[in-house]
Amino acid sequence: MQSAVHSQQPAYSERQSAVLDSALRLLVDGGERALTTAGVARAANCSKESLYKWFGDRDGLLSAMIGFQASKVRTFDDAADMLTARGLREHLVLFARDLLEVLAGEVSLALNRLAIGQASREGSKLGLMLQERGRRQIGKRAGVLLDAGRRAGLLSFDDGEEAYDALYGLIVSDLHLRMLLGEDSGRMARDFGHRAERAVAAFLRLHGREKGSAQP
Amino acid sequence: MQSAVHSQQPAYSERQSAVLDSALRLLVDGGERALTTAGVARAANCSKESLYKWFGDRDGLLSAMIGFQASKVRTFDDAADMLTARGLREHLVLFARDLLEVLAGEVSLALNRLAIGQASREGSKLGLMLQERGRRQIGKRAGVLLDAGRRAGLLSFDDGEEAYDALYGLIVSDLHLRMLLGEDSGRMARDFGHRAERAVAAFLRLHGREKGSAQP
DNA sequence: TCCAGTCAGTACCGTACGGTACGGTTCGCA
DNA sequence: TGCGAACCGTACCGTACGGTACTGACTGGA
Repeated sequence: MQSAVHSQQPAYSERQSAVLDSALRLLVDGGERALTTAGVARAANCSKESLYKWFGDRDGLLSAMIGFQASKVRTFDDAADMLTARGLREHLVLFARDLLEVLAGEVSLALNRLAIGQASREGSKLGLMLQERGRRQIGKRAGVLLDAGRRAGLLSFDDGEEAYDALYGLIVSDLHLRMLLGEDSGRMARDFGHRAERAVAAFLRLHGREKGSAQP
Repeated sequence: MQSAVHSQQPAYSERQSAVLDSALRLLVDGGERALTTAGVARAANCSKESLYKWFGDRDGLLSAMIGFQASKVRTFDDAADMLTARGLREHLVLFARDLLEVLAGEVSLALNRLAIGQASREGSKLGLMLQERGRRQIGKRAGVLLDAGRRAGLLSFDDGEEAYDALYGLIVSDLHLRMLLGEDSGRMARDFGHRAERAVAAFLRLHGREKGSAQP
């Protein structure tokens, strides 16, 4: 538990990244029970002693895995130079699909399960970390999108946070939790396109100012 | 794993219910790691042998805990004899507050964490069970409410499932996940009233037919 | 009064995991 | 060539847990 939470730069060497990759693979395949120090060492062809030298602790390894994965799925801030209602709608749908696909990713699901399992334990920090790296990051992307839409006179809302909350809820609903509980994520992934369109249409009926923006 | 999933009746004796209560308390206080067979036996003043006789297995104990808790929080089907827009709105707000408070309950959170932790393991069944007993039950209550609203000409939607999905998303958004990740549920519980009102207002703007129903 | 069933309490066993220590090997560098 | 650092592989230790077996106490019925 010596790793700083505010470590902004990855600071992981090539070898350590490979180890973290192996660890993530192991976690995805077998859940937390399969993520033993001996198992990670064996899968990554390294020694347990090196694991403890690099990450200090098992919790340090878990934190490193979250930080590592978050640094890999960096959300790109897509262009905010659109002005038409159609452009905004398309960007929102794209955001919705990206969000759903990120949440349905097997690594994301495994890490969320891991953090939730550790949440009861005191000093979890993993949950906060996952939220800071995950939700806050992707929420920032949505924030600039919504703000740009409002500046362009296409959206109307008072509190950006509340508007994003509604957008997120319409897109995801309880789907994330159902996937975390074990429902087949691949089966419902085929519906993501339709779901994204539907959620964005509803959101625009709530906060859109353009009259024709609600109907496709 | 011999307990039938479709066990409709509780079928737990007084003594066993007390044991399950102790186990739930233990789970809430210390998380899954505290839920050892020896710990349950000690907390409930019973022997481990009795535990294995009654529940067969540790998984059997977990399943019994979920079933037991679900049987305790039976959702009441509130009256569907309202016709006015105001009545529907009030019932929806009541439903939203109940939903939020159930989800924020410490026992609910602990059981969800438990089921999610077991979800990676094959043959979890706990996640499916939790969903069947939880979401499906409370979803039924919302279903009759929405159908009654539509029959009264107050709501307009094609697919009841989609409408409920939107309602659920607007109410909960990612709040459930954040609580599962360890965010202080007590602190955000003070906002449930406001949140319920806001979500229902948005839902009525989406699916309400009465012109004045959107604004409080 | 005896008997059978139930249950609490406890001791026990096998296993698995986190963490540490040690020998042997490779690699960079002077 | 010699040296030291990093590291792999493995053996080891203490602990904790799931599950089983055994003993003694209590209870209700014949």
